[in-house]
Amino acid sequence: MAGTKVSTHKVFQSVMEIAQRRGFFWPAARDLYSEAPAGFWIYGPLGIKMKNKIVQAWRNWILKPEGAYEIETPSLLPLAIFKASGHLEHFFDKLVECNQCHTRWRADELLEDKLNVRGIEGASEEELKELLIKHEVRCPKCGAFNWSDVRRFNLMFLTATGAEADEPNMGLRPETTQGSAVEFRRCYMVMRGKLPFIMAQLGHVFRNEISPRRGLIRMREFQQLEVHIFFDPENISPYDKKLEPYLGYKLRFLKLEDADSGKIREIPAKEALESGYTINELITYWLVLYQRFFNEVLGFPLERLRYRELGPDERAHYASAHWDLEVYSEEMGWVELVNNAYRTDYDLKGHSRESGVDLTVQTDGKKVLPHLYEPSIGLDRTIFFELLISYRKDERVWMKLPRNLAPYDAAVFPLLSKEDLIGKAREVEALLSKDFEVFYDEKGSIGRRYRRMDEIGTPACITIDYQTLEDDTVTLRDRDTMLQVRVGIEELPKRLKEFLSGRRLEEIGEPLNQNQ
RNA sequence: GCGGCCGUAGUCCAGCCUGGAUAGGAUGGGGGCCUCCCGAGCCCCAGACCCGGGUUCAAAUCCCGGCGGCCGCACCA
Repeated sequence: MAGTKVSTHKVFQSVMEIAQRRGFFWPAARDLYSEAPAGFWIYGPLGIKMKNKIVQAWRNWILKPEGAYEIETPSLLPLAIFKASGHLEHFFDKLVECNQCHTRWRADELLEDKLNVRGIEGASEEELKELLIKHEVRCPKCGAFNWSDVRRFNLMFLTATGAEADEPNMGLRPETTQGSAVEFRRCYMVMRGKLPFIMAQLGHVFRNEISPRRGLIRMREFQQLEVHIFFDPENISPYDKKLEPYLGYKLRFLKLEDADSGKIREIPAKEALESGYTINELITYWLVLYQRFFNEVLGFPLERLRYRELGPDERAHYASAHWDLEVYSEEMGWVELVNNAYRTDYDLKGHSRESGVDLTVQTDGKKVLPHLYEPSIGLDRTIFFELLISYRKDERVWMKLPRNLAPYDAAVFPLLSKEDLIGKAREVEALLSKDFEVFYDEKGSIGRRYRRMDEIGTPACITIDYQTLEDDTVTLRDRDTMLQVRVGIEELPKRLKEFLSGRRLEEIGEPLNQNQ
């Protein structure tokens, strides 16, 4: 990609360093308690501003136009929900490791294959080990008969409500989806919904990762931006119409068959749909929408984006089709930022079975158990990748963040720390603060203040100089080019807004030619 | 979780091997002086041996454990 070549590891390190030094995010509680476990991060003042802007973009660009109903559900839910969702079964593997080749196996599956029976999963860890030895089960891979102890692999955080509960009866959700599935019926009713019916959640989720690593990429508590589209698979209208303008739009796929070569195919939506690859118009439309969102709104270049198709072995237990929207960086390779799963009626069916409540809805004069398509954004990873992709190092260190996503919209500086300039600068700050995120500073040399703003990606710097005192104009500096134009104070809010929404500096005024 | 390497101010590094007095530098940070536009200069200030145990008269230094980081394997619904 463009920009100075920096060794790959360095960029990751530099971004992490800036993030912690300038206040985007850092490891939670570590400063005071060195034993604080990994995988938990706090967002500092800058990180929160950036996060809020990304969430706002998602609400404005996806939820509102698509008519999604955003809700908020608890993080802690009764285990019955996770029984219905299949998470209990898939989160509590009892694993045994071959001491020779270090391959791990599910102990119950080894025994079921060997003994050709079902229903061993209820056995304890000790019983499983004994059974493995008693029946001389060998490692299917290397043939060794040398097992580790059977260990429980518990990927959900469990706890108990009520003073007297001694067995866990609740768990921290590993995805927000179950909240939407459980509340679907009432939400549909109170909103007088019809299919397709779209719900959305921003929420924290929890996974007890074995080894959290790589900063915000693998966390134990993280945030998802999820959209839950409930629909009748027999009738996906109005998505046939909605997709029409985008039939020529090229989706970027890494198909299962190209997994080895890594060859990305640019497939027009029409072709993806008609070949049956993207199943129906609804799913195709949402694949287009999210690729566009990441490209056009979050600013990831198309060549850095791809939908990687997951094979049957890789897919979640609930998914019949599954693409990861991945983003590429030189440092991290391809990393999944959005999980796009066609969950069919798996979730509603499970909850209907577990609760005994009929979750079918009336549509087109028939009863339908809706299917679910779910694009789920990993918010923390997205924030991290914005920084990673934006990082630049030339004579400056700076962040080429999309202008609308930078923590601060603009900085206001008096050129020198003189009373008359400071007074005027404070006026300008007050004028802009109503509509923008503004940073004010009067300390140190002007160059140093500019560079600090460059480092956190602030797109515009506004400087009050002696000419301001004469004619009420200020300079507006473009982060990317370091060029400046003079703008009258009374039209500054309007001009700044134009600039932030993408207008080039040259279209706002004649660039001054005062820096080299 | 396994193996390898590693852990000193916010950051980067020296000191560790060969134990010894006030742990040194750069950068960053705060304050001030100066300064009419890009990390300038000068002065002042604050700031660290990951945690716990052991050996020793004495531990940043040697040993053990924990926690954390990087790389690889595994895991990643």
